Amino acid sequence: MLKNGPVPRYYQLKEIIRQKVTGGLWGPGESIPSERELCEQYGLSRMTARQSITELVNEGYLYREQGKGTFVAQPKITQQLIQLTGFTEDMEARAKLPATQVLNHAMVPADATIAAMLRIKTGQLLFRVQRLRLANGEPLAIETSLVNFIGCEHLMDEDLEHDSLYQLLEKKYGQPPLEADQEIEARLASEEEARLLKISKGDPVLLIRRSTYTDRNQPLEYAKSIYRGDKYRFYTRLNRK
Amino acid sequence: MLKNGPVPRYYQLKEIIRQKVTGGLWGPGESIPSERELCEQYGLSRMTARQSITELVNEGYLYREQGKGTFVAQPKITQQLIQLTGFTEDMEARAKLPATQVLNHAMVPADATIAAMLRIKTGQLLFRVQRLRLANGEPLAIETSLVNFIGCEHLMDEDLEHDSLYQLLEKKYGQPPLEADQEIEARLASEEEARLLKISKGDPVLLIRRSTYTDRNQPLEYAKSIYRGDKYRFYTRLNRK
DNA sequence: TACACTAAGTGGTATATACAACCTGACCAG
DNA sequence: CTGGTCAGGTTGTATATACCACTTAGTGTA
Repeated sequence: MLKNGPVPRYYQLKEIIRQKVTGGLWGPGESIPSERELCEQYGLSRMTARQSITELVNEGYLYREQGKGTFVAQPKITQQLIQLTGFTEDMEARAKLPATQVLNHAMVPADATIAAMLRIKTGQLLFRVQRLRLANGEPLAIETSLVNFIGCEHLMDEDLEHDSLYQLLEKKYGQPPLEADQEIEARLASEEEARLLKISKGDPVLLIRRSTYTDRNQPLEYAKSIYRGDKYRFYTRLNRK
Repeated sequence: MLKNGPVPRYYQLKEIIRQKVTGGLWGPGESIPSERELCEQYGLSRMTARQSITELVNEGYLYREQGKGTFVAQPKITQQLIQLTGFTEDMEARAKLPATQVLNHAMVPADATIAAMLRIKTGQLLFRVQRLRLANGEPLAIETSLVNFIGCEHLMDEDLEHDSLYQLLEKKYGQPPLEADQEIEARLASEEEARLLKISKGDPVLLIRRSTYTDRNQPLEYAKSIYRGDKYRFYTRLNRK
């Protein structure tokens, strides 16, 4: 049944349930086995099973009704799209083929605004990369990332046309992006933005500013992106209370 | 200390901690008392204290570091603004004075698209209201809400210029909006939108489509809003995994 | 028929306990 | 001075148990 090992038991059960839901074995609106049934079935205590379910409820896969049971939520478009991802993963979730052109990259000193965002001193050297992002061969976004961590200068040697920045940060540099705050605005494309995105000056674009944090609540990246308004939608989920 | 009563003890502790954090008594980066200290201090078990803390971590007020402790997160602009709120509450969180003009309201049959969104049959009667939303006296958004629940026709008699739709749904009709999915796009203002928002045709606007769900994962409202691009920013928080 | 009650099942809250994984600082041996 | 060990703190995982609040279906009574 469930293995003892490095993977916690509540996490194993969580993934089992998630698969039954996403795989369609348990359809929307159906009730899943009660917490007590799951305990018995997988041989764990109720509090452990509850932890699995609670996290899936928070992620929007399930919902509970006191006195009645736990049910599979209607699948939402947003399920995969509201997670913190880099462009590459975002496009994959949208079933588009991502590509990248690096416009420029450099180590640059932080100005006052950026320094405040990343909680560092003005003038500290950051890694900056500007990239044109394409989906299915079409330009979709211009992304400017500023990255700060001890050793970030090694990013200068990376091939950011073919490797995902977020993957590199997580796997190679031990700086996994875990959380982000975003601001989203509507703007009109400037002349240069229009040229790069192959649209007309004055066409609508989404301006997205993102502050990314790593596990210790440490600012890791500040990114400013311009997305084509006609080709990109941003998805989000909100909770009350 | 903590009272027995209708309010759960974990929730009482949660609010106590939240207040110490938002009130500045525990500053950003500082560690809060350890879970065991909190247990002793407030006379409850560790699992209960953990529940309080876990929820505050999920809401972005705290973060944990295994082996070290639990810490106060840097305050985020988004803290109040990423919750599901109606326009009224949203403006209050932004320290602006909200006002409303009802443009029209009616009971209308659902077309196929809306019916699918609200998971009802085509042709079923819905309450629709179009409102012009103002902040500090300036037009900020045009909002079209479609509401469906048993008895929604009574909304025709409400004063939606002065009462919050979400407050009414929650307090008077027992239909609290608990969750929402949103899509956000950049657009150009049409002639009529420009006229209502007192901007020029072709100015940038945010188009926000929102599906609101009540506790039982039941679709309650579908809303389409046009926000002035120069006066409104949308905030969100993303988590990885 | 209509209504009240009951019993069983569900998730919600709460306690007490134990050990693992991880971090830090103090101490000690080389 | 360097490096290793150890003790004691922290959060992370897990169990077993109990009772509460709520829903439903069935039962019984008026």
